[in-house]
Amino acid sequence: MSLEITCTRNEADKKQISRCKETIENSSDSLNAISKVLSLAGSEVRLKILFLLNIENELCPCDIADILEMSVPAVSQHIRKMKDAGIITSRREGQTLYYSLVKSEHNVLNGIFNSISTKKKTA
Amino acid sequence: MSLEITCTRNEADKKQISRCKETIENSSDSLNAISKVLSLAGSEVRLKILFLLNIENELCPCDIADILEMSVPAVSQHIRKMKDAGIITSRREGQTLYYSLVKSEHNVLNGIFNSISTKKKTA
DNA sequence: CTATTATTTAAGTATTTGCTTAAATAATAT
DNA sequence: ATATTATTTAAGCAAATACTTAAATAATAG
Repeated sequence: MSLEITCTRNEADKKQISRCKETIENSSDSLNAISKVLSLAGSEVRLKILFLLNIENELCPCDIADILEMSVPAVSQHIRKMKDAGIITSRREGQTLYYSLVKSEHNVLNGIFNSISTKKKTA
Repeated sequence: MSLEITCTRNEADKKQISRCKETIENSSDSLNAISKVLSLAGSEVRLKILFLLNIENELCPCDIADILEMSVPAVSQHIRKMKDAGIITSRREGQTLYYSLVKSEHNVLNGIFNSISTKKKTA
């Protein structure tokens, strides 16, 4: 952990560096929270789950496993991470648990869903 | 890899499952590309770098290391990943390499930057 | 109660990730 | 040429991740 001065070039703009440090500091909570959400959505499997929940409103782990052609425990473990992070929630109906997105206006996920494009059918 | 039928409940909606599979298939390229960008932005360090580049236009690895108080090689390795993915680019000026964002209208990063909020100074 | 179904949890493991330190490039200055 | 500076690259390693299979919960049905 060497925190000596690393950059000693003449062009180094001390004011810019202080300003940037302050900017990062001021947005620190937001950066931390958003990076957590992005790291969840940054898994292709989880992005697919979130994308599906956005379209279908709610789905059970069992259906998701069928759709994504993967094992139920694998799906369940992805779901748990997203539930722990508070971006999805569940509703029980008998033995079945239905998961859905926790909606929020200022949610970074909304922008992500908007940028997912559908390929036109080529057949 | 057991791909037998996992969900046998009565309520299972076969049509919904087929429709979802098709949706995923149609957006497959987009989901893959976006999850790659999100997995890069999903690291707090890299999100900070991207956030800084968005504000400052361009920065060198050395400055970034100073701002984020981490080693130059660590920063350089994060930068390489983002450069390999095509979300940042570089310009050389003497010994110094300046990195900047590769801008694009339909970029998922734009939405992310907009959702990063600045905390008001409390002092 | 026992059996079945939906789901979660736990344990094990292979892969990936993110740093570290040291060495290699690249550009400039002397 | 040698020295200095900016940066990258490589090797090593600890921690995190994402599956697997098996076992544990939870709810319903008989």
